[in-house]
Amino acid sequence: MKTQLRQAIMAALKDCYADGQLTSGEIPEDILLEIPKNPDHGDFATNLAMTLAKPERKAPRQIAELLVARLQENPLCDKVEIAGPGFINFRLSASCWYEVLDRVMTGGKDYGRSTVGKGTRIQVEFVSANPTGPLHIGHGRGAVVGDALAAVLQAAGYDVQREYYVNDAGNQVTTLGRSILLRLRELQGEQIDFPEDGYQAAYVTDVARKLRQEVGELEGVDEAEAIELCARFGVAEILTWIEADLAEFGIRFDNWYSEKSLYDRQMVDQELTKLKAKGLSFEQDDALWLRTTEFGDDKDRVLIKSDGSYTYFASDVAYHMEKFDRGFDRVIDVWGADHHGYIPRMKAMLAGLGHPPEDLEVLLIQMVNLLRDGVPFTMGKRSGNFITLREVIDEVGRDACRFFFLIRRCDSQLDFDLELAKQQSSDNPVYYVQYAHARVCSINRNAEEAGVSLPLPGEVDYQCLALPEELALAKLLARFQEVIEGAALHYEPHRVVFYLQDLAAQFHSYYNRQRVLVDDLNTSRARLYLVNAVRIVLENALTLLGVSAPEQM
RNA sequence: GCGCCAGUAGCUCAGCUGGAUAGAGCAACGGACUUCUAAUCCGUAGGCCGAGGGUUCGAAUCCUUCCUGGCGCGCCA
Repeated sequence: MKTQLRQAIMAALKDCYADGQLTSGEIPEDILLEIPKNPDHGDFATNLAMTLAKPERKAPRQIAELLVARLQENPLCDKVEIAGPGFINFRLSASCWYEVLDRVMTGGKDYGRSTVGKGTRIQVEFVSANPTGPLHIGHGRGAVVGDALAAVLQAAGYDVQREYYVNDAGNQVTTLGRSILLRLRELQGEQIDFPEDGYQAAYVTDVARKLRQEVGELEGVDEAEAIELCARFGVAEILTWIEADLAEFGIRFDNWYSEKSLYDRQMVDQELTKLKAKGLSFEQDDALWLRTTEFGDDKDRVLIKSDGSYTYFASDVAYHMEKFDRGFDRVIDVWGADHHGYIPRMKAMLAGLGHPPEDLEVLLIQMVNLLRDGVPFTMGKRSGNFITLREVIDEVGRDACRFFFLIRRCDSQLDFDLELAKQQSSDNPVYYVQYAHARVCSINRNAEEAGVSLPLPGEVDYQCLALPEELALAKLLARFQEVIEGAALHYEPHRVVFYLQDLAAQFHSYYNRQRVLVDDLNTSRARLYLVNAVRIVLENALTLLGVSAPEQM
């Protein structure tokens, strides 16, 4: 719809140049077409005449008049007017909007999909929580945002892979192994003085118990070897929990990528060698440093510590280079906002190794403040006082939980009150949207009973859909694809949420004002067609967000 | 001290690439169920868009200084 109009405007502009009415020859790359807030200003408005005023040295309204004279004839347009300082307002003919309904009905589940992504290969890496404990609520937001973003990108025509980076190398894994081993000995009756810096939480004992059953007592095994064994067992076990929790949340990854495998394949050393060859690394104080300051970082960063072990950053260098080697055109990392200080060194590393830093996009997810009855509580994995994601899903429900995490722009903080989320279940916005869907389904059941059949595209008597609110609904449905594209281009899945709430609101309003099934059969069928188009878009949007579209509530 | 994010109605937040009279939900107040599901709808009220300066036809949006809150600033991950 918008692109058709844009083409028409472009043609009119070129005609003006061809006739010598306009002389600058200025062709804008993109003609801004926006939907005015005030419906009196028509369906679309452009500021083209104003932007041309300067190069043309003519008054905006004068330019607008030339364009309008040519556009008025266009069958697409019902009315074209000049307004205010030089806006051109377009009112499209009603038939344009009715065609939208046909597109929705014939498109079905595919309606709203777009090809703007042009098959660009893009990887979304998210969650990537350390496999040293179950997922907690803080991971939930990143999980949902990453998943919805990936879905939105797919719908917009990108070739998307969802990946989880498993940090199965490094200190935290050794700590896990030691913690499990100590709990194991405890189970065997030993008196253990459990260290402060171990993982305190009860699940460690659960893992130890399972290990004892499946592997045995580890008597006579060398200490270091025992820790390693416990660590491997623990990581594998905890990963199954994580995977199950994510599955419960409706999230599936295409790939689980092991950090340890980078070391096993010498990938880290290879990348470090490349950096050295480029003269980007140097030795100082017995450590190996990357000269990230050369690419805008505050200070240089350590790759290999003076004790010979690698930093997390070192494996991240290898990991991210390998992502591009795998053929991704663009890579998105979804991180907690507390890691933002890490971005400059990552971009610096990419620049150093010859990649445009823009190919890596880091999406920062702001903190979730977890409350219960308005009282915040702090979480620490080590203190053992944390609420798992699983508990929250069980308590609040998957749909409400996902919707809640998506309802805000991800760069603003989110207060999540468990009691409130439960209590609110009756006026939680997710139910509002789902209810709209269920209502259409209910109408469908009644229609079937009354023998009113859903028209096929082309059989609809559009004369029966002349009410302003009916036209308004069609216009809103027409915007869906654009919403998806915007959400994908800007990495903002919350846009889909706001659109859904809009659509549900307009539907509920219509439902209360007008009966769908009335005495006149043609009207009933036409309205049935309209509300089912709404239903399809509601379902498609909910599906993108991973929220169910119930037929009954 | 430096950096990142935020500051919009009483509360929680939208506001697309700078556009015309800044929006929604909750809370408050007043209405609508013999009618396809009232988990809904309709109406009223509510604003120095944190503050100052700048850019231009036009700023909540861009630049700059300052204020407030959160988070970072390790040879931790």
